[in-house]
Amino acid sequence: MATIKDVAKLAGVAISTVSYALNDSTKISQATKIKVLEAARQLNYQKNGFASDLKRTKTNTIALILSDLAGPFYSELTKGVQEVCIANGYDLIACSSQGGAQSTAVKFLTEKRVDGAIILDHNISDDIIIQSARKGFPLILLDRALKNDHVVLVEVDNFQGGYGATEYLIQHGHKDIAFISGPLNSHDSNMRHKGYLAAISENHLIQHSKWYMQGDFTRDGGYLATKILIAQGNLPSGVFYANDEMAVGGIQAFRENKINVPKDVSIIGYDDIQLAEFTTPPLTTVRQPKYEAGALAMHLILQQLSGQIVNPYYKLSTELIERKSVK
Amino acid sequence: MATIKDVAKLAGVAISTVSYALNDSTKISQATKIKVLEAARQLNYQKNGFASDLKRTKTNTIALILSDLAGPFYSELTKGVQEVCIANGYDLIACSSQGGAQSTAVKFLTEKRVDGAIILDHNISDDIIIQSARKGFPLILLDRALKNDHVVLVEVDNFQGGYGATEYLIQHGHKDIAFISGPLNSHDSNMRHKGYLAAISENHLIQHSKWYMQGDFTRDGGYLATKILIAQGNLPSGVFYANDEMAVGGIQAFRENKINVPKDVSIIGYDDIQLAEFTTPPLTTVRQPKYEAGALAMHLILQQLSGQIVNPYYKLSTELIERKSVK
DNA sequence: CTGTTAGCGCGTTCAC
DNA sequence: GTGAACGCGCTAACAG
Repeated sequence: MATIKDVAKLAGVAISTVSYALNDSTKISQATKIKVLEAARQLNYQKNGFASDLKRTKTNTIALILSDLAGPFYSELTKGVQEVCIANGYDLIACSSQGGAQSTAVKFLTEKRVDGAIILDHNISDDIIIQSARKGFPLILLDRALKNDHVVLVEVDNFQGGYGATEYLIQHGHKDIAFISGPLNSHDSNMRHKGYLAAISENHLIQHSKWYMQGDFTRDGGYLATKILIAQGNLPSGVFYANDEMAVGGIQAFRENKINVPKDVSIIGYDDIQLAEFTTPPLTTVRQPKYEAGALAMHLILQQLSGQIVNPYYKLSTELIERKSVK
Repeated sequence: MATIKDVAKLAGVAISTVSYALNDSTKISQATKIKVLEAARQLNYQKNGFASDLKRTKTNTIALILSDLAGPFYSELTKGVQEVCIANGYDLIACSSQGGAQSTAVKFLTEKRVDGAIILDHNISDDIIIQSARKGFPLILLDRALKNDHVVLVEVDNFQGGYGATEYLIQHGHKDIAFISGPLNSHDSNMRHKGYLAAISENHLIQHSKWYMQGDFTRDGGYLATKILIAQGNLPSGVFYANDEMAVGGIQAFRENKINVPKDVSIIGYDDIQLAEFTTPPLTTVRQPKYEAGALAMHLILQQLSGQIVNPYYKLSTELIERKSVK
C-alpha cells in the first residue's frame, strides 16, 4: 500500500510538499499540485487516517454507544444525534457494548479513539465510565444517574412519565392498576414505577403486591407477565406496561384469553414505538422525546468541544399519546 | 493526558518496560509490573488506540456502512453481522453515508481506518468503492451489482422474490396486478419489477402501463401512489408493493377510500418488516433473509482476512410469508 | 533474565 | 518548496 513517501518519490518532491498539496494548501504552486495529485492517483495512494489523527490529536468523530446496534428502538434518538453531528462537520460512529469489557464500545471510550461519546447503554459499567471521563472528553450519559465532574446527564423524566400514565388511567375511572416492570436493574423502569406509585398514593388508592409483575422489556416478557396476571384471576381494570414492547405481548396474551382491550381491561404503554399505532387496539402510550434527547446530547458535546461549560444535568418531559387502548 | 512516557517517568523505568508491563509480557518481573500498573493507575493513563493501530497496521475493526444509521430496517442484518463479528473477536462500528463525499463512511473506506467493510448503501458511489477496493481489504457489497476484483457481492434474489410474489397473486386468481416501484435508481426495486414482469408474461397476462406506479420506498410514497391508482378508477385486483413501508401507506389509502383489503383488492409487500404482522389485515409479504445475509457477509470478511480466497458472488433466496392481505 | 536504546509507522507542521 | 521534529506506542536488538 502506497504511503505519502512513495508519492513524494514519484512526484520528485518532498514529503511535506505532498502533504500540503493533498490538503490543498496555498503554499504550493498549481503545477506541483497537479504533479503530486497525478502521482497519488497512479499509486492509488490513500492516506492513513490514524496517522493524521495521531498527529492532530483529534479525531473529529463522536461515538454513539448503544447496548445493541441491532435494536430498532434507538432509531429516533440516533437521528437526532446524527443530524446535529453532520450539520457540524463531525463524524459519527455507532458501536455496541456487546462483548463485555472487550467490547468495541469500551475500546472507543478508553483509547482516545473519538473526541466525545454519547452513551445510552446500561451494559457499560459505572467504573468504565468513571475511568474514561476526563477533562476535554465530553461524555453524555442518557437515562442514567451517575455523579462525576466530567460527565453530563440527559434524562427523560421517567418519573413524570410514569406518574402521568397512571394518573391518566385513574382519571379514566380505573382504580385497580397493575404495573409490569422492566428488568430490575433498569433505572428507567424504576423511575416509571416510582411515578406510578406516587400517582397511586396521591389518589389514595392502594397498591396490591399482586399487581406488580416483573417483565424484561421484551414482547415475550410482557406476554408472560400478562399470562400470570390473568392466571391470578380477578383482573385489574388497568395495566401500565413499562414499555410498549411488553404491552404488545400483553395485548396478545389478553386476546388469547378472550379478554377484550379496552372493554375488559385498559392498557397503556411507554415509548411510542412505531408499532404502537398499529396494534389492535392502537396503543395509548407515553412518548419520549427521543429525537430531542439525541440532538441535545450532540449539541452538548459540540459546546464542550468548543470550550464552553455546560450544565451537568438536563431533564426532558414526556408526552402522553392518546389512542384506543384505554377506556 | 498522560502518555506512556509519563508512566515510565513516575514508575522510574524505561518506556518499553511500561509497554511490556501493560501488555503483560513475560519479560518483566512481577514487582516491576505492579509498580508500572500502579503508576498507570495514578496518572489515569489510557493508551492511545491510534498509535498502536498505526504501528500494527491493523485495526481489528470492521465497518458496517448503511445509508442511515437511524433506519430500523437494517436491524436484522446488523444482528447477523454483529454476532459473527463479536464471536470472532473483531470490533464492529456502524457508520452512515449521510454527508456525501465528506461522510464518515467514505472516510472509513478510504483512510484505512478499518480492516474490512460491509456496505449496504446506495449513496456510496461506485467510484468511491472502486477507489477503496484493494488487495487485503475485504469489501462486501450487499444488494448491489459492481464488477471489481477486490469486491465480493452478496445479493438477495430480488428477481425471484418479485417473481414469486406476482406468481402468488396470479395463483390466487388475480389477473390485473399493479406494481408500485421504489426509487428509479434502486437496483432492488428494479429486480423485483423484472421478476414481476416475468411472472406476468409467463402467465400470458398483459401489463398495462397504468398499473405501474412509481413510489419511493416510504409510507407516504405508497400512500400517494395508491391514491393515484384509485383516482384512475377501475382498480386492479392485486397490488404488489416493492416494499412493506409503501404497502402500509397503501392500506391506509385504501381504507380512506372504503376499499377493503383483501376483499376488494389484494396486496402483497416486500421485506417482512416488524410492522407487517400488525397491519389490518396482516400483510402478506416476501421475507428477505437479512440476518443470514449479514452473517454471511461477516464470515466472508473473516475468511478473507485469514487469507482465504472466496467466491466473488453469493445469492440468497427469499421466502413468501402468507398472511391475510391476499384473497 | 531485566531493562535500555533506537528506530519504526505515517502524516502534519514549523522554521528556514 | 524543503528538512526535520513531532505525535505515541510497539518491538527488535542489545547491554547489564
